[in-house]
Amino acid sequence: MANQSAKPDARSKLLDAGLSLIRTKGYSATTVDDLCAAAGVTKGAFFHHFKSKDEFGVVAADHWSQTTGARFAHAPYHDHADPLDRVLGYVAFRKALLKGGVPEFTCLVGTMVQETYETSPAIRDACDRSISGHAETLEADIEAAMQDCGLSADWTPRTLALHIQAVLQGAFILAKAKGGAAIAADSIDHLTRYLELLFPPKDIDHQSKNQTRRT
Amino acid sequence: MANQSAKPDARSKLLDAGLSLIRTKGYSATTVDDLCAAAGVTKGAFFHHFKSKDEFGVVAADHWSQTTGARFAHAPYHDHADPLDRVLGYVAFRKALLKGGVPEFTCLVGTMVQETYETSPAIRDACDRSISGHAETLEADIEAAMQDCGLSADWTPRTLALHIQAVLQGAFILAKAKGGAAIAADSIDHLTRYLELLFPPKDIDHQSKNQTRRT
DNA sequence: GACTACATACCAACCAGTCGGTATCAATCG
DNA sequence: CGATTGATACCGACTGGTTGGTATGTAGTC
Repeated sequence: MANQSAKPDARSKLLDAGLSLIRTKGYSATTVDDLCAAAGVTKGAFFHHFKSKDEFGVVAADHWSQTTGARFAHAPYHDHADPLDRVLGYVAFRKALLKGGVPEFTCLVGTMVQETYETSPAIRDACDRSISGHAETLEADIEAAMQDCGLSADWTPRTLALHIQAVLQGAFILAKAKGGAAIAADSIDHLTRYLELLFPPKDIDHQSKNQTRRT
Repeated sequence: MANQSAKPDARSKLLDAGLSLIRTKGYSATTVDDLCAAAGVTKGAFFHHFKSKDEFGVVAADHWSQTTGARFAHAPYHDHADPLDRVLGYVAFRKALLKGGVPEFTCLVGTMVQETYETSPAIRDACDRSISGHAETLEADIEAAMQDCGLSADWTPRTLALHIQAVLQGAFILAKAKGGAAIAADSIDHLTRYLELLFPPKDIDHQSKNQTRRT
């Protein structure tokens, strides 16, 4: 089932080609022939592994969740002792990922859900699982940071975690519109500033508004 | 040239149909036949007014800029005397627009640029014009609010105006993934909170340090 | 010999775009 | 005044290439 690194089979070649093609051209504009050509396989292979293009979209979204999930699970921001530093480290990590061409750092499921949310419930659900599942990995740290700061807020860790995802998705749209990552980095800076303002510095007991920035 | 309310011609019927269809199904999945059927005209009329589907996309983006621009130009948030209140009023206005079905409150150009940024530079530029032009309408108020608060920041009014657009675009993606506006409203609330934290109450000669929120 | 993993050939529907034609109106001219 | 011209707006049948999907074949493996 799981394919070892040695010989990539048609299925995983198609999925990897899909991640790249769909992020570049969108889901609808990516044809099955495009996918097969990019993967170096034939149409017979495609419909052997996926019973329709829509099912491929669902599997591609799940594949995206797995590959990106693994990347974030091993990222260094988890090493910080302080939960707030882990959250800020996550955002800094996302900013550091803004390298290369726009199709290389943008999000598959954010792109795909825009086109399919009304026409393909299965793909929409898969994209929701991907975004929401990823956001959930931040909730525990956000909650711990709230407790550390003694915050009793009228918002929940869940909405802040999803807000962080919203800023990232919106930053990707700006990057696409402007043809570069610079404006996305600016927007992520604003997000970092929000988090720093939201969680007042705790370590110094009641010292006034000293603006020491973490990293 | 400009068409009066009495008899909508094929061109404007096609553009209005495009705003609705593209927001629902995306640009690539919206066919010329779809547009003609929704507008109640024939293909001959379409290619009489637009020399290609891509040109239609460009004109549709410009049409979107005009119709939404008019709506915001006359919105009540401009009436506030305080520039920060105008900015916060803008964001509150955007939140209040989250009514009806998802295709009705989401953004045409944000959807379209995701699919076309690599394949159609003309459409991408039109979408950029729309987003950036709209963001510019906020810059003067942001700059005035910065001066009122005596802020000397390491960010510019332009990046904050675009960050606001990024949050809105990202909120739309979340709404599409989750099938409802609720999560988008939560994200806009976080944006409002950021603005309130960013601009400290300036009340020295107006009022005491009252924490009343400007709606 | 059954099963998996592909490849090849093919199809009906659909796609953007074309083309010849018609309806309407305003300006021009005898 | 009526006839002619020309420009604009629109119609709808048509086309050639493309689309997602299928039917059938085959090489390797248990």
